[in-house]
Amino acid sequence: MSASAIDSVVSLAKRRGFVFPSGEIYGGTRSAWDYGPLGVELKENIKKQWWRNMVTSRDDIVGLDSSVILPKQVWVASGHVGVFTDPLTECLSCHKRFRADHLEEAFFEKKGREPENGLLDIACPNCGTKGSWTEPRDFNMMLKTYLGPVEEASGLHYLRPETAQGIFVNFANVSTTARKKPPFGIGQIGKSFRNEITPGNFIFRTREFEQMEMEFFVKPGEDETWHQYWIDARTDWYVDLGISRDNLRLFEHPKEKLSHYSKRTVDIEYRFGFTGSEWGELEGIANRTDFDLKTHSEHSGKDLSYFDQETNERWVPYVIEPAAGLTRSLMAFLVESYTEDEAPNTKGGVDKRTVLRLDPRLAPVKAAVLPLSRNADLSPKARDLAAELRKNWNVDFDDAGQIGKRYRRQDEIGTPYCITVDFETLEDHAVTIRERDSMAQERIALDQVSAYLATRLLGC
RNA sequence: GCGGGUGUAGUUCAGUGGCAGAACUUCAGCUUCCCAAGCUGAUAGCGCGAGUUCGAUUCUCGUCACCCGCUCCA
Repeated sequence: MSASAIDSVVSLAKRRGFVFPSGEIYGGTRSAWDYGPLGVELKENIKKQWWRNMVTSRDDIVGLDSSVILPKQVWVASGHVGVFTDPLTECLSCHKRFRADHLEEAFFEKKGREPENGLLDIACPNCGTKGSWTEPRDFNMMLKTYLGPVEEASGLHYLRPETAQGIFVNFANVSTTARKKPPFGIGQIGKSFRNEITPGNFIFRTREFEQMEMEFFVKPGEDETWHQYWIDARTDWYVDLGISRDNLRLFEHPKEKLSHYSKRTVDIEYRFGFTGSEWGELEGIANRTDFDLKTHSEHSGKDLSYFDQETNERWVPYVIEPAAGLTRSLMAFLVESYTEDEAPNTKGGVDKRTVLRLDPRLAPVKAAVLPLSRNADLSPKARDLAAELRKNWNVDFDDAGQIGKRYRRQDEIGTPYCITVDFETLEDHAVTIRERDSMAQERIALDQVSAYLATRLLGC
């Protein structure tokens, strides 16, 4: 997997309508991307698979859709207002950036006294230039907005930097109404916002992004077992949907770098093939301990502990959190499935064939109906078939250009099946179904097409 | 945000201080057409703004976006 593989995928994404730069006709907005007709299908399919796997197929997990905007107090309690706000300063000489408070702490530890003139007394740890700093500026990772008719402090709200807090503040609501007790989980898919200093790598890091998160509440002491369970389960999910195990690896966060809420975090990384480090995080699986429920109990005054009827004990559940980046996995599925084959053509030569070998469950288009010619009333027949199949699946119809070209168009977007209506169809009432990866063809009776696809598109 | 690089059609690339070119794509038509690159035709571009100039896609400045680094993490 080279950097050019990503380039090819980016180019394909633009050319075929998966992803566009946001607001492109006005020059675009940094790090914002729009999902086109095929992109939105792929994205929805990933969500659907996640939701099935994590929520509806399990009796110990329920779903939630909480608000993007939450009261400021939530973010004070969660620690995000404090932890996500950094006073940053920049060395005017070498342009390295540092946290002003860290510089002052380091000075104190070294000299045993406060710097009298603040930053003026401090030399740049990188280049040694003394007192050459920009004015420290507060940099908060959270996006602010003001609710109400007037922009005033009382209307200050933050857009969520993670969907998790919406789950924690609803913990009591959900567990009583859904009548769930630990171990159980709450899953949620939704947008989050972070004012990243450096977004980039296509859709890998963006300021507006979509998460698929699940908070799994367990009895303290059982947390480590469940943590391992979810690390394995989540890895298997990617493999099941077509990611090669060789392109996945686990990354254990060093203890000293853990988030303020975490006891242990393990990332699932994918070999994207970025220049520099070729691995990138898809999902983080954190043991958040009882930090969140405790802090929300303290700040809100509402008891969020659980009373265990069996043992007559009251405890605050520990939380295991698999938090996945939806658009990151979308990019991973694209990179993983992108292949260039060589295929013989009718002229006796060899052509390049671009194929997205997406799992059918993820493919934006499940089948394409292609009349061999526009003549001879093939198109009406084909349109009827397409209309019938659309009751169950997203089906494309294409009668423009030569048949081989249309196959290639579908290969390029990962359509698993092409159904060709030809001149014989008018007599034998059968069509040719051509499979994407093998290019094998089968003759199937018209009234059997739906059943044929149904057995092959299970779970789509 | 800072430093470096880049910016010409949907894509990949030419080119010029004086009317902007190609290939592929897309669209329409032709071709009983089962694995693209046959035929005819059409659509479509100098990222944006200002300056210099008789005239700027070209030179200068600014700005925006993308890529690489610092960073961060889903």
